[in-house]
Amino acid sequence: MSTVTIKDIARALNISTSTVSRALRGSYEINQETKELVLEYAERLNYRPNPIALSLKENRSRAIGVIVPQIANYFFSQAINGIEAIAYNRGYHVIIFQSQESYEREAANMQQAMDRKVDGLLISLSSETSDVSHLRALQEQGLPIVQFDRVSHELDTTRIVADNFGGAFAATEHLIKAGRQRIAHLTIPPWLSITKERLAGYRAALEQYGLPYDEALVRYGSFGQDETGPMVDELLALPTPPDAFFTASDRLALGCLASLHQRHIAIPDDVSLIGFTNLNAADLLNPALSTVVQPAQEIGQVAVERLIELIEKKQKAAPPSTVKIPTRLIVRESTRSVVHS
Amino acid sequence: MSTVTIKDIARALNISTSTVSRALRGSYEINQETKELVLEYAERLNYRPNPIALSLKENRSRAIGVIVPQIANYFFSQAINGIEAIAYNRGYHVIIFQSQESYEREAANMQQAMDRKVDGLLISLSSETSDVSHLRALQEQGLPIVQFDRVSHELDTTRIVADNFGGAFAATEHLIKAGRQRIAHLTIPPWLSITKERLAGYRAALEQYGLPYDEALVRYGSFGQDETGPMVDELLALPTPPDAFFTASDRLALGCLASLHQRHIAIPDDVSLIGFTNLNAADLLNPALSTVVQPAQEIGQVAVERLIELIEKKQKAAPPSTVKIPTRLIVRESTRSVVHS
DNA sequence: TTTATTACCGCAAACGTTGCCGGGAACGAT
DNA sequence: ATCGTTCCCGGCAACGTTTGCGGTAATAAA
Repeated sequence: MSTVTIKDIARALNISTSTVSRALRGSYEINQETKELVLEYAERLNYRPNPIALSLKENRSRAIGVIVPQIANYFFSQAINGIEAIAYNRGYHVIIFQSQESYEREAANMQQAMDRKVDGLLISLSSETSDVSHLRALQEQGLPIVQFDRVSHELDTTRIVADNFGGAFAATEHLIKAGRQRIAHLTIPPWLSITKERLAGYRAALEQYGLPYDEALVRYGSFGQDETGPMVDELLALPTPPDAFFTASDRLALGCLASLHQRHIAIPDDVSLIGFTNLNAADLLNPALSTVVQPAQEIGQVAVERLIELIEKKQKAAPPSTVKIPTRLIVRESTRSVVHS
Repeated sequence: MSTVTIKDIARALNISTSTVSRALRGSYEINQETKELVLEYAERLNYRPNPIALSLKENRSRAIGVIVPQIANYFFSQAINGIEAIAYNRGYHVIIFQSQESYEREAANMQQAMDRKVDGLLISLSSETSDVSHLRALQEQGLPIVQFDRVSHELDTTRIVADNFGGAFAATEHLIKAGRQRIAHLTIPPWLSITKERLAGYRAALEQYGLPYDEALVRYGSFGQDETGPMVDELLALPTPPDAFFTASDRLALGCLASLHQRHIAIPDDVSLIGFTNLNAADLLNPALSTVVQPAQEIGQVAVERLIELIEKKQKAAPPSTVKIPTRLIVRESTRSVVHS
């Protein structure tokens, strides 16, 4: 009802809509007096330009779409905070989509985003996504895209990721230095970029310290229900069971911790545990959990900065590149070194 | 570029846009053959109606706005999941706004939501918000609004909340039955509805069991940085310090736990601790944390259902009412009863 | 054969905004 | 007196879609 339009102002002031429009954006070809008249009246009626009309006309929305697997995840919600902070400063609105780790929903989200005419897209792939042709299609249509965290290398975009290799290397090295020899790696679907990088870091550390790489110690989970129980059981049933667990996600770390508790395995006495997580309560767990933390907020910030750069200098923006943000190793009780008697 | 419009179809098929429009929505006054022709062609070109044009024309968006203090919070992100699940089924898009616990940002969010012509608003108030006149203004302009979780009783809308009184009563009662006598209550800003209700539940339980209510045992925090340290110190310095802590939020529970750890206070031996939280790792904390859990997802679902009802049956919808969703008490190690020698 | 009915379809306006084009008034220069 | 400028403003189209109204042709009823 009460939304006041440019027409209302024009009618009330007995001038044309074009004049009002120009006055509002301070065009030089409008009389100073008229401008002030319009500005004042618009202010008084609390006029707000209709962004929908604008979008329709200009075929853009001053909004960027963010597609993440889920927001009920500390990493992603932190990343979104980083994104929003920057985006709002630069005059962009942020529209959040959750793929819920489903390829189908992800594709639908992208369609939605396109329908809503987002000016650019920030995406972290769902765990189901291995085919990125739909993304490539959008990109070829000229939509600026930046990938972050879970990225695909089959898509030539700017990518912002944590230093997964370095983080995994540091975690593994830390375990080795604490005297562990059989380090299990519980990780996420193998086709994800972050999985490969973390696995590579893990292997590199083993190699550097002369430990063998044993495929039997590496287990891949999904993001679905808790599957850590069986995984832990299998690992413990090995001829020479692991003396340390290095997990690649929040959920796996918590699941692993719970499973070990249930089986009355003492941490860090029997086995050591370290996660690649963004849990904000890691130091309050039982035992306090050593982790490799990723600077989620910073990743979001850098990603959106690059995206906006892409949107605004469309033609001559910096070429796609991959930015690695350093991770940080935090050592806590769960990886305390134990004197073997 | 490639977005295909109704005009393109019309031109290609040599018919008018009106015919295409009507064919697409299956109007009875279009020849069956023509319909099929249009449908098939539209399908082939992957035609998608432009929601922006629709919004402009119909002055609505088939979107509902959700304003929450922050999404980096398990309760709210779960609630949003509940909201989205229902909303999408009913053909509504969800736009998420974060007030970041700031009154100003909340107001800006509301303005944004209005500008974007949301069909309805779901809101959980920021902790800074005590004046709701801006919300009332929107409501009086005919915007359907449903409040959830942190609600104001100065605004006559449907409200969906957890049974805060019951939950707090149960938690307090549980502590008392476990032998605690001096129960401190660390809570959030006093003007929030949930604060009052929880405090009331706490008092009611004390009263029922004949324990005195001591104001010195009740401390109010904000949602800002961790202030639990000083609060805990003050409480412990009391002539007769508390033997139990009942906290009203995730953050307070964790902060309290950390503070107690730092001060080498044993839980539950020295003091007992129970939270009103939605932490998904509560059972993995040290010690496992007893909590009153709120069914966040269900709250979101019920809220959005009511909102959609309001949107669609605008005139004769059910009158505003307050719906209480039951909470659940989960007893864990942190409130184990200790035999006093 | 005329009239009424039916089945189909196109025109144009509208939603709010911007930008191109054009045009009138006032003024200075020739 | 004519021309060129400058300053200010309005008309109109367009973005994609829906919808009321009108219109044509064919068919059925009289």
